[in-house]
Amino acid sequence: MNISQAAKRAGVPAKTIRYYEDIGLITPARGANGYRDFSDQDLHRLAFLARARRLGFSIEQCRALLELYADRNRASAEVKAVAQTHLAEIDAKLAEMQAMRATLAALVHSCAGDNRPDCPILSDLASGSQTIAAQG
Amino acid sequence: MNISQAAKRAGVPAKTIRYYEDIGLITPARGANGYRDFSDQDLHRLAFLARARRLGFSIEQCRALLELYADRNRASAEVKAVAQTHLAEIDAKLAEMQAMRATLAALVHSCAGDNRPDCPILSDLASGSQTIAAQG
DNA sequence: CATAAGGGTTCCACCAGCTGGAAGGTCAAG
DNA sequence: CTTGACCTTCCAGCTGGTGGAACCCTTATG
Repeated sequence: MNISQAAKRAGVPAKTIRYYEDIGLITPARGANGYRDFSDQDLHRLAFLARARRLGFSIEQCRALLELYADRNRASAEVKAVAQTHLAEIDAKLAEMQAMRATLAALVHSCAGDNRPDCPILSDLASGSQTIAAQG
Repeated sequence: MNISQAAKRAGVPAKTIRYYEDIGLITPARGANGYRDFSDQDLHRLAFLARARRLGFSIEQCRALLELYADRNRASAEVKAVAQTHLAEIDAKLAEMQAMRATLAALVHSCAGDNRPDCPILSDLASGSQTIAAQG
């Protein structure tokens, strides 16, 4: 199967597939003409990758997961550890973004948004919450 | 004031300050020896940038905000528009990450995490929710 | 048989937003 | 005069691709 077919089936752009091969996540066979020839197994790995990426796993985490997937003797604890690490990363980022959101929403709310120049958003950014002077 | 002092006061690494100058966000004066010489105004801009970045504004949004900040005749509506755009971006990302989190948490929950190989996480990634076969 | 469309291939550059490091100039202290 | 801590510039690399150029291969059509 050619790359564009594989791309369609796995729901991944052809460019991305080439990139994945480049970094060693997949190794499709090559035809006599040099074209990549994707097997069902290749497709399977691609789909696995696509789903893992959609869940936000990093490329290196995907690599680890693929290795565990291929290892019939893995302990599920190893897989769970990877997933839990990622979950913790997501939670940390969520907390950070929710804090951002809260501040930002308050600022947006406080701004009249008319054609006068007074703007609490700019005021906050300019002197926001912390003093810059007299620290050193 | 030298760059390391400015960095300390504004809470931004010196490298980042050089980068900000490189992309035209700040233009500190130079001493006879070629060293950057930061004025209070430069510090002010740096602190503004630091806070805006901490709120997740992109560099280009920061540039826009700095311009509005410098324009005594701006309409607060313009500022609010930038902030609202950013708020919408954050909300979109939050929704995406919360969806990820829900799926991931369910997977983690369903995995025994012992030394047996059976793992619902891998099963899900391998065949997860969508079929890869017979689409094209 | 020529040619044009629509595949495929490689490689190089670019995006955000820095960060690390090398190579070298400057400055203050002992 | 040397040491060490600054400063400077520039180049490379990080993540996870994406766009584009230049070129090869295949297939259909006149």
